[in-house]
Amino acid sequence: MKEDREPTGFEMAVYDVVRRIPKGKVSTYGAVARAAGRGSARSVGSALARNPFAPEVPCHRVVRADGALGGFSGHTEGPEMDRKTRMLREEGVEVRDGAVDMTRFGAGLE
DNA sequence: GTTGTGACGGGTC
DNA sequence: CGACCCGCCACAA
Repeated sequence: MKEDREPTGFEMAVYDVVRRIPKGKVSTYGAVARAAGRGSARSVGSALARNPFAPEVPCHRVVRADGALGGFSGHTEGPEMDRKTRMLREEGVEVRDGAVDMTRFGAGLE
């Protein structure tokens, strides 16, 4: 188990970017990292894995560059992932075999 | 300061 | 198209 801790400046920057992802669209870890102005896809993933602002921060709208969902609530597989998929569909995002069509649902964070 | 880890990404084979 | 490898950057010990 990872010990709880206060969010760092970098993590807050990531949450701020993710928070403004429009409903019905998704973004990628790499795009968020660029939008935050620093860090990388790995860093963003680590930050969201500790996301203490759910559901205020829609971490479920952040997926991998290849369209795969990535993870949710600290899990990369299991029932938590099903929940993430359902949430996306709820917002109008088409999820096909655990992946999203980035060419149609990719947010304009690029 | 060094080492290991991770919800990643892109390139090569 | 899958397996493999390397680079990436922030964080904890």
